[in-house]
Amino acid sequence: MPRTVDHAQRRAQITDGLVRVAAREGLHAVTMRSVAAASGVSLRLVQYYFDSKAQLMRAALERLEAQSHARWAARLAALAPDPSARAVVETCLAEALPTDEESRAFHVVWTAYASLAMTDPSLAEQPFADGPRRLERALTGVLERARRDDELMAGAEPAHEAARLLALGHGLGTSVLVGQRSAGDAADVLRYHVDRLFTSAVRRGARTGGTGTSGVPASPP
Amino acid sequence: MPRTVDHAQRRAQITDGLVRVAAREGLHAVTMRSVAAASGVSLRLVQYYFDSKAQLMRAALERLEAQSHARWAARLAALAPDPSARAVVETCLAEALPTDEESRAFHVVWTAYASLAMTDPSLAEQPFADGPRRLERALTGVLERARRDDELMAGAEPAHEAARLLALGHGLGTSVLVGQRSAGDAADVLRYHVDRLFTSAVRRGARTGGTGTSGVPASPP
DNA sequence: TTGTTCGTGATACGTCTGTATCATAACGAG
DNA sequence: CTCGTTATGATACAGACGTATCACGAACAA
Repeated sequence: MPRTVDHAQRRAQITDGLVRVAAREGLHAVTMRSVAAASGVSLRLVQYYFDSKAQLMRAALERLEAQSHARWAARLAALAPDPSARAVVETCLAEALPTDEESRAFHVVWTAYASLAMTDPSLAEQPFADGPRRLERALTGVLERARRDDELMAGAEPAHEAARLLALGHGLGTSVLVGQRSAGDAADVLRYHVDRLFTSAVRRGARTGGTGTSGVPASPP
Repeated sequence: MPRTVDHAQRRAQITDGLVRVAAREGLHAVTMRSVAAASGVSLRLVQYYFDSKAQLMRAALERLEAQSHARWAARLAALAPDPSARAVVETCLAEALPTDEESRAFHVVWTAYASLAMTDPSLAEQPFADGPRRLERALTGVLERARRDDELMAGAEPAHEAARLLALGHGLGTSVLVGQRSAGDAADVLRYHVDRLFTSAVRRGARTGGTGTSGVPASPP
């Protein structure tokens, strides 16, 4: 074989260019040429690594999902061993808010893809329906254990609470993206919500019981 | 003047065509030609009533907003005179969920516009930031009066609760749009939330006190 | 009736898009 | 060294897009 270049890296370089274009000018400004320019390669190269624009778009979405999952897993891993349910919940929701510019870029592009998926079922039923469903199930598990440990407010139902948390996180994130409120204000509302979900006892550093497994899947979809 | 046609009606006919196209194939499929075909007129007519595509897009967004406000006002007007705060809140949130096909179409297109607005500030800061802000203020007013009447759970802060309600409504609506959950499930979560916001007394048909004004603005933005 | 303006149609133009084609440089196997 | 596969560049092509232009019918004012 002749000189070999790391294909995966090249593909990542190009999809990252796509994300930059989409974050700055919107997903409608993503063309084979604009992506090539943004990633510093020629149009031909984009064609070489992605047979069609549809493939390129799908690859970029998959990369976004993988990156998001990586950030999320890293935050969970940075937690103290055997973390409290409240810590896990807050960690899961911390990624939902666009706090810095990089996070904002991610959410802008992700939202644009979600909007696309609403009229194009072929494009990613998995990331937008399956992904959140799995996350919601995982959160439900965490909350069920929290309830057994008496960390939850009376009358809280884990499944409904998980749905509420995720929907609230998404809704607040969107409100920040459109400029309705600041990320700080959104974080306040989120804290207000979590304060009313858990018993007001001081945050304990570790749970008192449990199976040892965190209940949150560690591998990407 | 020669034979006169109702310009406003023609413009409405065309923007409605745009919304149909956008709801079925996405906002990226909206072209001067596709809109013309969907509204049963010639390309030239679309150009005649809208000088540019940007104007057409803005007009369609304004019509969407006006229609949404009309539906919302109609629901409020259909309520019993001097309605309970809970009834007002539930009415405001009922529109947030895409329950039927028409509502789904509206939300799909609205979301696509919101996604556009994130990278194109010129397009509508008002509908996406100002509008929700005003709605949130109005809801806050309703909740403040409800608190005075002891209809709210202990410790509820009207401003935070209003933000929570709106964010939750939007988040749940989006989860329905992407197929993550059914509209019925979303309504269950919403009811779960409202049940925990108001005191669990049976819903009263009318408030006991108040100024007489509903606290909700009656005219469009 | 005549004329001027509004409303409508058909069609053309330049640009940008996704994709395809031709050509060639780099590099390892034989 | 030579050859064939891999990687990259320059350019071409057909279609769709937004917009502009030319042309004609329809209706009221004079």
